[in-house]
Amino acid sequence: MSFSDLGLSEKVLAAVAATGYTTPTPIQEQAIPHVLARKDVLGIAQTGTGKTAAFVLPMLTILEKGRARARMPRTLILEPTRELAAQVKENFDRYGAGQKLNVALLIGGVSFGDQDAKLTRGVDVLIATPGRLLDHTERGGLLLTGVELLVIDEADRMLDMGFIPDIERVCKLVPFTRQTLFFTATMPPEIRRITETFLHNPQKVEVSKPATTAVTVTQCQVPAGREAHEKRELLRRLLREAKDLQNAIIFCNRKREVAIVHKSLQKHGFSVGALHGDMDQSARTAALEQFRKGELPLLVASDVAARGLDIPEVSHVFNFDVPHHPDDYVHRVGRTGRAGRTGTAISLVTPLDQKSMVAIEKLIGQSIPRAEGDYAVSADTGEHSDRPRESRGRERSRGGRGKPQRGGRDRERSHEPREPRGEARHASETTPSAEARPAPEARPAREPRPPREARQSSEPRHGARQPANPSHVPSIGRPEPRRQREADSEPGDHSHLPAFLLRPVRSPAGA
DNA sequence: AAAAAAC
Repeated sequence: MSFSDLGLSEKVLAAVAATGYTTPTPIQEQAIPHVLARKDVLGIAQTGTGKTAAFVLPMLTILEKGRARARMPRTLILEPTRELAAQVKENFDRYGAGQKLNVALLIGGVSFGDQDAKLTRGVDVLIATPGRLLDHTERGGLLLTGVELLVIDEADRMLDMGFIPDIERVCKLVPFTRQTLFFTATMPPEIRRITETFLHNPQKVEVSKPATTAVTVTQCQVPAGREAHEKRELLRRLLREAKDLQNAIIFCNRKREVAIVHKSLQKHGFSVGALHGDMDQSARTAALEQFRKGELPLLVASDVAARGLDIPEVSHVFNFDVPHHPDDYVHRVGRTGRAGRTGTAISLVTPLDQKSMVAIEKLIGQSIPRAEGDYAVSADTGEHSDRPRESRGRERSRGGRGKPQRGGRDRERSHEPREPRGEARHASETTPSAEARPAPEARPAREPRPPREARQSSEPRHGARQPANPSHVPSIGRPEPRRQREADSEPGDHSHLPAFLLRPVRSPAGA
C-alpha cells in the first residue's frame, strides 16, 4: 500500500514524497479514502500513529478546489492545546507548500489583531483552541457558517480539560451539513454520547495502540525521599550518571514544581528549558523550539508536553513526580523510544507513590524494575524483590475523570519546617562530588549508543508484556555511604557536567 | 493529588 493508492491529488502526493514518506500508517490508510469520499469519520487513535496527516493530507486535496471568502473559513480544526494547534499548522505548511492556501492559527496568548486581519483576508484552514475561537466569533469577526469540514482532534483530552461545552457551542455555529472528522484515543461514555450528536453515519476507523509502553524503552524506578529537595538532588545525580543521554524531558505534576525544578537545574549549571501552561506563549514557543533544535538538551515540563507534541528523538524521560493517573505515565514515556528507537524512562518514586506505581505496572502489564544503587532496597544482588508482579489487568477505563476539577490549591505540608523557596539549601543539599563518585558507566553523552539486540523485530504490536529485562536496568552509581554525598560541588562549579549539558554563557532566560 | 484553555 502506498500513498498513491488512497486517492490523494498529485500535488499532495508530491509534497508527501518530498518529505520522504512512502508508506501510509494504518490510520492514514483507513481514514484518507473516507475523508476524500466526504464521509464523517470517527477515528480512534493515539498520538504518534500518524493521525494528523490522516486528516491534513485529504483536506489539502479537497481544498484545491474553491476559494475562501472573507471571515468565512472553509474548514475548522479544533485542538486542545496551543502547541498542538501550532503543530497542525506546521503540517499544513509542510504538505501544502505547493498550493496557495491561507491557514490561520487562532490560539490564546498571542495578538488578537493579527489573527483578525488574517480572518478578514479569508482563510481556507482555521486551526484553533476553543477559547480564542469563541472569542473571535463573539466579537463578530468570524463566521462559521461557511465551514464545510470540521475536525475535532483529541476529543477525550478536550473532555478531560472541560472543553466539551465549548465544542458543543462551536458545533451549533457550523452548518449541519458539514463533514465532521472526530478523533479520540479512548471512548468514555461522554465521548460516545457526543459522537452520536456530532457525527452522521460515521465511518469508524480504529488503530488503538496498546495501553503499554514501547518495548524499546528501558524503564526503571528509583526510590526517592519524599522531600522535594531530596528529589532534586537525586535528579541531578541521575542526569549526570545517565548513560547515552542525548536529551531528556523531566515531567513534574505541578506547574509550580516545573518552575522550581527548572530554576534549580539552571542554578546547578544545566542547560535546561521549561514548559508549562502558566508561562507566556512566547516563552513556551521558545522553549519548545530550542528543545526541538537541540539547543537545550533538557526540558522540564508539565503534562502539557506529555501528549501529542512532536518532539523527535528524546533519549530519556524522567518522571520527577510519578503521575497520578497511569494513562499519563504511558503518554509521558511515549515521548521516548519512538519509531523503534531505544529510550530510557526513569521515575523517582517516593513512598507515597507506591500505589500509583502499582496502578501503572498493572496498566502497562509489566513490572518496572528498581534501579540498582544506594537508593535501592536490595542493591547488592541486583535482585528485585517485588517482581515479577501480578500484572495481567488491562482496563483502559478512565472512570471518574470526566469532570474537570478546579480550584485545587496545593496543600503545604506543615509538620516540618519548610525548605526555603527556590533552593537556598545548597550547602547541605548535596550530591556526590565528581571525585568521590566511582565514575561509573558514565560514557560521554554524545558517544554513539552501544548496539542493543533488536528486540522489537518480532514483537507483536499489541500487548507486548514481557517483564523488562533486568540487564537493561540502568545502574545508578554504586552504593556509597550516604555521608559522602554531603559534600556536593557548589552550584557554581559545573566542571563535572558533560559539556553539552552545561548552560551556555549567554543563557536564554527560561521561564 | 493536576494540567490545560479567553480577555
